[in-house]
Amino acid sequence: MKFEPVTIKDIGKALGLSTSTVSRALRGSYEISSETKKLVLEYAEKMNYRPNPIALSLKERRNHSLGIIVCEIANNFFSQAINGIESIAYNRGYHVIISQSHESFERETVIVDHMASRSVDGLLVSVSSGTKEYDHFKNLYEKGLPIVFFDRVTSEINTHKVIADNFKGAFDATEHLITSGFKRIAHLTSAPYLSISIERLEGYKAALSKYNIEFDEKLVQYCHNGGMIYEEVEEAVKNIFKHKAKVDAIFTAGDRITTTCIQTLHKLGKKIPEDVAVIGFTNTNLAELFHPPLSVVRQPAFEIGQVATELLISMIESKRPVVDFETRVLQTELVIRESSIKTSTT
Amino acid sequence: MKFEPVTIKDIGKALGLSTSTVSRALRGSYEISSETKKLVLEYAEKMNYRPNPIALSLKERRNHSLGIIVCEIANNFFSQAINGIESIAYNRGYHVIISQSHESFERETVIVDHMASRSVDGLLVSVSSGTKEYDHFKNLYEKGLPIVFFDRVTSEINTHKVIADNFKGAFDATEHLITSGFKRIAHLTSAPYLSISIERLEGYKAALSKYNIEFDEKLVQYCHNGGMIYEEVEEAVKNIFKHKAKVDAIFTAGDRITTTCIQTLHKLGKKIPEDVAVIGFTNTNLAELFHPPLSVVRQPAFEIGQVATELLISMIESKRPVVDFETRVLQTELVIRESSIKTSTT
DNA sequence: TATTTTTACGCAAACGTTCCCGACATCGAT
DNA sequence: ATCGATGTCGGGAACGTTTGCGTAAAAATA
Repeated sequence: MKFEPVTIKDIGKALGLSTSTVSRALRGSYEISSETKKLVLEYAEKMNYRPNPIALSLKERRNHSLGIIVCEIANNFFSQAINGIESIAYNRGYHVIISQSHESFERETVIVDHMASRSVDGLLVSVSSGTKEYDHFKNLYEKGLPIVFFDRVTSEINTHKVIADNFKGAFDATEHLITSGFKRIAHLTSAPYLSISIERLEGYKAALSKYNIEFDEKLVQYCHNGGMIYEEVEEAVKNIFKHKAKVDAIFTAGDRITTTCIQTLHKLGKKIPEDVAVIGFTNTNLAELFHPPLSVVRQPAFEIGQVATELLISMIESKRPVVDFETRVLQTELVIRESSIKTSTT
Repeated sequence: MKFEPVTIKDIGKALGLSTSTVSRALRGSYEISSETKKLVLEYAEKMNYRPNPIALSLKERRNHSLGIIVCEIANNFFSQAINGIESIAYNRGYHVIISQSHESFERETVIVDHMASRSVDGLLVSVSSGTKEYDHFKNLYEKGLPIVFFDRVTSEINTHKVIADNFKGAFDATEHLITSGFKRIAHLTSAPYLSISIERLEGYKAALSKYNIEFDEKLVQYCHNGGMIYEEVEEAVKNIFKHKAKVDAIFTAGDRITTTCIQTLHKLGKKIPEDVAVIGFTNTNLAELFHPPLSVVRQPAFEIGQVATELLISMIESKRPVVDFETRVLQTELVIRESSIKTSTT
């Protein structure tokens, strides 16, 4: 009991017409008489004919589908970005295919290969934290597969990129901590070679420098799995407190890292902000429900997804090869809540 | 500059062999000499040959891909369930395609059609809150497309289903509120015709009944969009407090509904649990960070995804039509925290 | 009426693959 | 030397669609 949709051939047979005539009638070609067209159209409607997209893909070598590769969807930033992507793709006639790399380089390469061979028309990518080289993207990109990077990007491939202003977001957060009176500010971030980590670290450093606070390498802790694994975050947090200088604030860079850091602090019995203040990059909409309400750097995730998709579709639909690439930088939003406010009693 | 992968035909031409021979050599057919096989295999490896999955789909009418339809991925339950689905699908050789209905019936029908015509081998579905009739599924299902429902299921289609024990989960939560001393317990739930809503409402009623508390229709509020829209939840919460009898606890049924309800309570200035206690279905792992820490009914989302996928793949790979269908019911977990504990001062 | 143009349609190739069937060598057995 | 068996391989159809080209009949023109 196989699933057998009606084909153009079936229609032709039923109506005593050739497949080419039916095909042309369906697309309203001028060289088909109006009676025949009407006949075909009505019969097709009646039989609920749907063109087989697979056959079309085979023939036209395109799909009207976009591949999305992110580390994980259980991440507020990415699920919001995906909604932005869908909102554009959907009414431009594109379908999206989502895959998760789970921060694994191997998995990412498999996914990329799979998507390419399934003829997605283009790729929207935020690279995994395990990715240190980009040949799997480069090969396909050079063969003509359009790719737009967002969030976690790479300078190794010259294409459109869409990111938040990570430098400024980090700068603002750190400056806020400093002007609130915190002195020893640790920085908890993702894998060190990721673009977001580098940019946010620079913003953090710049803010310290502006206020003549010496940068201390040991106050920076990296989560090489992007915060996916609880243990790595817990260890990083513990490392921060091992430091002889008493840390009084933490700036976290990353959705999962921020929330997991707070979980760890709870577990360690650290009071926020009395023992340690926290502000971090996260797009959770539950931050105000936390105890205490969490100060955050919020990224315009939805918009980032939208812009990236528009750029990708423009690449796909461009007749001539695109040579002028841009990197769009969208602004972050600093939301101050209690977790980063110095308590008056101290 | 189109993206042109190497085909079996290219190999044949380069090696002076027919496509059939190359095809057979690649699959290691016994009727090809070992030298030819070696020749072909080595050349294919060198040229990085990858079979074109689209051509295979066209020919074999299958894909090795599973379609997932959920209302939204920015929902802890579903993102966890998807991870469960992927964990099984991935090492059974299936690829997954995720689409969001955004709780819209129209969108759901479009997605279903699209997935079916793209020849997914089967569907994993949690229906949208806007879905009141199931013809779009039924048509395909009767034509032989395997479908497994999870979470939000329907009795109208006789197939495998995987759900949490919603009745018991709701019963336990409600009973817990009662035995903690709460008297007027409201119930905030999703669209009324959804299976999850019905089952959870029954559990709620049963617990009330066990303790001889009269069921009051007006204490039940429905969010017809499943809690996706902030305003509908806010209105529902306000309605609860309009009731003359003073509500002292709320049992919420649904991930988004629970979190949004708490946001609304904050906004309304209601203290939890002093003014109103809260316990709800949600799979967020941030519940303990809330103020106060939130009591929850947690569903085994990951496992539900796994089981549903195993059942679906068994249907797909079954030689004979499957006639024996089962509904797997997995147990929920009650996690008591402060949001549902009566304060001693009261 | 003879010729050209138009109208309306069919044939067949192509996209990449698999697989049924047939073809041809080689070889051992008769 | 002939025969059947065996081992290797190619031809071609099929999956569903589009499209260039060819062509018959009908209409328009001379």
